[in-house]
Amino acid sequence: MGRSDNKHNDILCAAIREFCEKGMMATTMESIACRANVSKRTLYKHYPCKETLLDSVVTLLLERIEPLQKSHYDPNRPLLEQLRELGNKVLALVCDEDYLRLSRIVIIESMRSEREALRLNEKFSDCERGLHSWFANAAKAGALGNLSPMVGAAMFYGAIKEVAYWDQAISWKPMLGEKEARALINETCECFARAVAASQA
Amino acid sequence: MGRSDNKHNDILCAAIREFCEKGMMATTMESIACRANVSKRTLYKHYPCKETLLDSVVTLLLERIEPLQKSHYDPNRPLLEQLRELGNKVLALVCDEDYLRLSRIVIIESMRSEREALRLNEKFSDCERGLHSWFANAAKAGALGNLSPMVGAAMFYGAIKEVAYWDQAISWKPMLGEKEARALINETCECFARAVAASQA
DNA sequence: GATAAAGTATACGATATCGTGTACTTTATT
DNA sequence: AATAAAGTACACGATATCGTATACTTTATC
Repeated sequence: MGRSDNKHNDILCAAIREFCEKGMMATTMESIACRANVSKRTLYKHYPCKETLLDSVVTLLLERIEPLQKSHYDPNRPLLEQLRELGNKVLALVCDEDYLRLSRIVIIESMRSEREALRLNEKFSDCERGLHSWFANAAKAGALGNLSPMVGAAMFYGAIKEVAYWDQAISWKPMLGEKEARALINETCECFARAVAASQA
Repeated sequence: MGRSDNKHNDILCAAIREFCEKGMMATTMESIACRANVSKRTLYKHYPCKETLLDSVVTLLLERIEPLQKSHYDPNRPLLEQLRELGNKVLALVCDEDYLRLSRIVIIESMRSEREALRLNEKFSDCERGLHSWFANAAKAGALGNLSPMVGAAMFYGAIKEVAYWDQAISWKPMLGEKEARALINETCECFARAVAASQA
């Protein structure tokens, strides 16, 4: 690993920290360079502008979260058990400090401009794609009764995110405690399973 | 209505449009003044800074949305009927162009800084308070079975917002069509009602 | 230890925006 | 028509940030 690679890495780390702490627009190229112990000129040699740097940061942080994406519906396991697993996965994703910080940046940029939304959200929504496919497959296997996978997923994710994510991301409430989190997942899963069972009867 | 009041009104209208079109930070005092056909000096006489102006804009726009806040649980009417009504109310709120634009601004500012979140979100979350109280009262009356009002509200709102709001606010998807909207409300309400009924049996 | 690649320090020019100061003009009121 | 309040035009000074140019220094490699 040459000197250049080292600097490059330092820059990325500094950029992550700066972006997460101050958000995209409040972060200056100068402050990133400073934090990375790198001259501004070097920074600009590695990244021609802030946008490019943000893209790299988003990509990098998404990799950390990637393991959470995979979820496969298994017709041979009880629904409630799988729901619990899924719920815990969503919760883990959404309660991850990295995810919270990163998603704030992405959401702000996406809401600010449609162009940015297209560029960033594409990568970002991959996070949820795996989780959505579980519902699609469960529905295909007839495990959701007459409930459509779209509404099913919306109710399930929506509930968890409403309590465990948006309140933190927007209102800066403290992260859900262990006990509250468990209660949320339990109740959501049970309620959901009951609704499905009732629609199948 | 004196000349001053007229100008004041022009400023507010211009500020609403500018903020909604460009968001808080991309909007300059100059552009607001220009759009209001007012000199910058006059603008500063009415509002000492951008933040103050934003507060007024938020307050003003919230008043338009206020009617949507009131929802009262009625123990003598069927649950499903009330749920439908509630769902349509949420949908109407969330599909309102003013609400979409305003909420974008508020959310961006809230996510950007905890201080702003405290200042703005307080006013803003009133929107949902009335809707939340419905669930609290329904639960108190025993109409939700063993489902907690918090999780109930989260599932119900969460589902609708997930599909009818966040996709628009973040990913700039088109507003839900008449037909899709009706399907969403129907399915959500029925699913919810089934879950409640099953838990009461 | 010479050479080239990479990095640094520093100072630019170009913008953009903020909020204010000043002297002049319009409007309403008596 | 005189007076005062409100508004205007315009030009500041103060910052802040961008991205680049230039001349010097460090580091790796032969």
